Amino acid sequence: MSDQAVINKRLTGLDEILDKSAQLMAHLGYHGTSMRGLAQVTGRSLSGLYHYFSNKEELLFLINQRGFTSLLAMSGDLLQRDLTPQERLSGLIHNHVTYFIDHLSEMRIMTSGTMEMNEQRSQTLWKLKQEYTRLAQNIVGDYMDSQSGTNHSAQSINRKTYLLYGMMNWIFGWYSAKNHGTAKDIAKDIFHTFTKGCCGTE
Amino acid sequence: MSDQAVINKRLTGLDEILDKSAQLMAHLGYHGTSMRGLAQVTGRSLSGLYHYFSNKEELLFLINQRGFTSLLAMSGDLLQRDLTPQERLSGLIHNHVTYFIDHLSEMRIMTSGTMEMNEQRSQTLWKLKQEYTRLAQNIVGDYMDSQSGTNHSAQSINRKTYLLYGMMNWIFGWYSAKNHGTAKDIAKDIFHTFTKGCCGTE
DNA sequence: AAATTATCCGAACGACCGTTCGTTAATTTA
DNA sequence: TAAATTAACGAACGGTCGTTCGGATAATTT
Repeated sequence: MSDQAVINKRLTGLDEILDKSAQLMAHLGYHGTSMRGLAQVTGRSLSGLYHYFSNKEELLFLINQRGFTSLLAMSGDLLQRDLTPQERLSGLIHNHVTYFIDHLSEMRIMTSGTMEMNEQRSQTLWKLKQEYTRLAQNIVGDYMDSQSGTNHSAQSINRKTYLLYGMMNWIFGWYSAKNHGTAKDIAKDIFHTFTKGCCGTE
Repeated sequence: MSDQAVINKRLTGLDEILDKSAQLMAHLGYHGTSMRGLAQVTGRSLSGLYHYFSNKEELLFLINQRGFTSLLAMSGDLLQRDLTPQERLSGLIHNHVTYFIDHLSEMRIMTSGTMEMNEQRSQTLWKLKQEYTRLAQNIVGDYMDSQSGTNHSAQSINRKTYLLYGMMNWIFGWYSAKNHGTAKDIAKDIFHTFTKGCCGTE
């Protein structure tokens, strides 16, 4: 693939379909999006779509799988690298927020709850989500323990991790690039609020 | 209505329909929920439903309107009452989280983003949401100013308010009464995290 | 007891749904 | 170039969708 194609995000084949489908589905919801609508926005015929996936449910699965895999690829090595707990937490938040803002539609679908699905598919996604959650819980737990010297309970760490998830994943409810700055700005704000509170000092 | 009816939540008519519809819609999504499914879960015939609302879209509107009106009724007087900024913030969080956990299905629908709707209806909901958001922004802003002595920018206050929203509204993604305690516990945790950070001291 | 109103229903309508089928065009491989 | 594989298509299928309509039953008022 040429560099030009990469730069312009002129994706082809399945990747292009997943991207454009995610945009429409983020707007209309999974059930509200018809195969005919997907055919239109992808510039293909209705039946032509079925060359790339076997049915609508698999399309939803592929969007989710691609997204969670990418998220994990960004942050999966944070625990291995030689970083302080604070740098790890900051890195996790930065990676997540950056990916979120660069893939708003996709993330909207990924965070819109569990959809009824083929057993094997939902298990695959469940494992990906769990792997990512465990990573976050480890990073949050290490940070909290390193800050206070004592060990926090698993339940406490999990709850705090969910609160962090909330701050990050609620972005789609309000974010607009024009009014709220770059991903880096948001990530800084979330890191600061999560570690020091809404008006904590540096 | 008898006390017994109130205690048992044995609602009748429209209220019962809105409750049971919200439960099904929270599970399947708006478009994924059929009028026939709603008829079944409400114990009515398909055509009998149309006695209570004129179409499916109005049902969605009524669920949202009832929810946001209730939310506002809980916290609308926090600014008038003689409270400290801290008590106001704590009260807002407690009210929101309590209502959220007591009406998980309804809140799931209310927070699932803007749905295409009749102009007047969407404007009515938009005003309710804005009124509630403004209340939260005022409470958060007053608290922040009172803590640091200085005045924070509107943009900074708004961003922090959205982060607080995120922590509260993400509850449906993980909360279960068995594992995560009462609404009061969650509210305390959110208040503490938002004001002091994830391992801030009292 | 009659009249009026509020609830509720079965049956049907046209529109749209996801999916399949047989076939053709384009591209790659031999 | 010929064969094989990939990509794309129009047309059609059975089913489900939201909604409507005329009429039945129950509740309330007169």
